[in-house]
Amino acid sequence: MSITGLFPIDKWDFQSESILADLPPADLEMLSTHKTEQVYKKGDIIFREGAYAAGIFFVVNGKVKKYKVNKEGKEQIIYVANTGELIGYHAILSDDRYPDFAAALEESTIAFIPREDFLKTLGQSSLLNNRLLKTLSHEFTVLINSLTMFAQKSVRERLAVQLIVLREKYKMNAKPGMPIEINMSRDDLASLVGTARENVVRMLTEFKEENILQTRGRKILILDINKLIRIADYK
Amino acid sequence: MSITGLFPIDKWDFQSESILADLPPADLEMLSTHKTEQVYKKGDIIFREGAYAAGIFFVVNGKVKKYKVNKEGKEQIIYVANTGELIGYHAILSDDRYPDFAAALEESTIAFIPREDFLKTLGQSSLLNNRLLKTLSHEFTVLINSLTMFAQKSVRERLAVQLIVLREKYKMNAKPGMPIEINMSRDDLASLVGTARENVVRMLTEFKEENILQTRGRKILILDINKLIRIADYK
DNA sequence: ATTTAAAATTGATAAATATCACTTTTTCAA
DNA sequence: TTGAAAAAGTGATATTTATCAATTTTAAAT
Repeated sequence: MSITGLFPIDKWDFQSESILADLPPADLEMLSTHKTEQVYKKGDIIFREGAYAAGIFFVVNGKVKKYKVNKEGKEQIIYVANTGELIGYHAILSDDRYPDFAAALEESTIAFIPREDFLKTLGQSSLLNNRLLKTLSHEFTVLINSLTMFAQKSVRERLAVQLIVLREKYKMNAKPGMPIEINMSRDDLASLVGTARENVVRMLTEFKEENILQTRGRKILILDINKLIRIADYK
Repeated sequence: MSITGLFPIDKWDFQSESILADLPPADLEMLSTHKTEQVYKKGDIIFREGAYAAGIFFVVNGKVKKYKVNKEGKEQIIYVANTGELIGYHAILSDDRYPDFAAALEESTIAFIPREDFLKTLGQSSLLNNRLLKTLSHEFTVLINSLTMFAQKSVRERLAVQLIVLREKYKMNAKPGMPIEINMSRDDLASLVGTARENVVRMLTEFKEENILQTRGRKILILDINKLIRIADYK
């Protein structure tokens, strides 16, 4: 794998590095002091861009889209957070305003940790500090890959990349031994890829004709991941 | 200014938050223990993507492009670092491989700080720790704005944005009272905007016809920054 | 100042992507 | 189970962007 090649495959199936996993019980306890849990229905907004960042959120179960909205109301999905991931911490660490929107992609259980508890724990745990530095640096790497993808790859290639990434995320939803189905609206998929819904639909039809995937209602089942990888990887 | 509006102007003229400024003398001294300085000529490569991250770099004077290179050899500039900025620290904090290339855009003086000194100082300075957390979070915000720009804005709009940003960076080069000239090859400008050189040239011609800017050789002088802001801001 | 190689520019054309108007399918609540 | 409403899909066309093949201009070295 060429060092200069855009996106070696291991950079696609990025999962946010685990920030809280295996943190000492004392740290976790301090974080949890005022923790509350809430169930968000599909489409419910968790936080809004520009809102005061009252705290951070932990995805106990479900999937969350992080996105920006432009002047015309068009969404751009930046990232899909999965079960086990922490969101909203950038705001607390920089200017106390969320830099984007977050909304549930499916019914999700989300825990809320007030900013004070997060900051207090951060002040006492050098491990949490190091985890955050590492995660943020890793996110940077992932984001510049994404950026380059948007700047240089075609819609077809970007769709291939996102399908590969989404398949990884939906693995968790699939019962063991059962096929992995991606369940996402064409609008959200288009927003993730950065194109219009119609284009996504047309390319999915192409992929179907090439026996790369099949659909069941709005659900997508990848049949030939290697073909998809080749499309994503090459011009 | 709408909260949901893409890129309020203060997010464009982003300068990396100062990481080292006003750090206690003891910290700066520890960082400088094995510091070395080197002059890079225009085009010289400072580090390569994938290379072992032996340390971090401080731009004492000059301008540095950070970029990715795809399989076909096409460059994508991610960011232009200016005098006073630190680069290469993401690698040290995550996986010890530089995530992109860095090369001098003009003759530049660059200081090198070995990774051990950086890590040692980081271990002893909670201020440096906090600065890094804040900077990384801020970079995240800037990058998701960039990402959304690439995904949703036209070449014309992106060029307008980049000219505004570059003008800020070249302010430093201009003698007080003298006009601010952007001095960048059309290829680099195209790579920054994410398009072909020919398109950049054509759009610059348009901007000239609209009295937004003028050129002197390859140098660009912005005449009407407000028009540029309007183009960058609206569809 | 002159040469010359590199960079910039221009025009024509091809390819990719967006948009619009419409039909069909799916989902979900009554 | 069925009937809207929402979402998905399709085809035609417009617009944007990329590519190719030149020519002209600029900058650097002699």
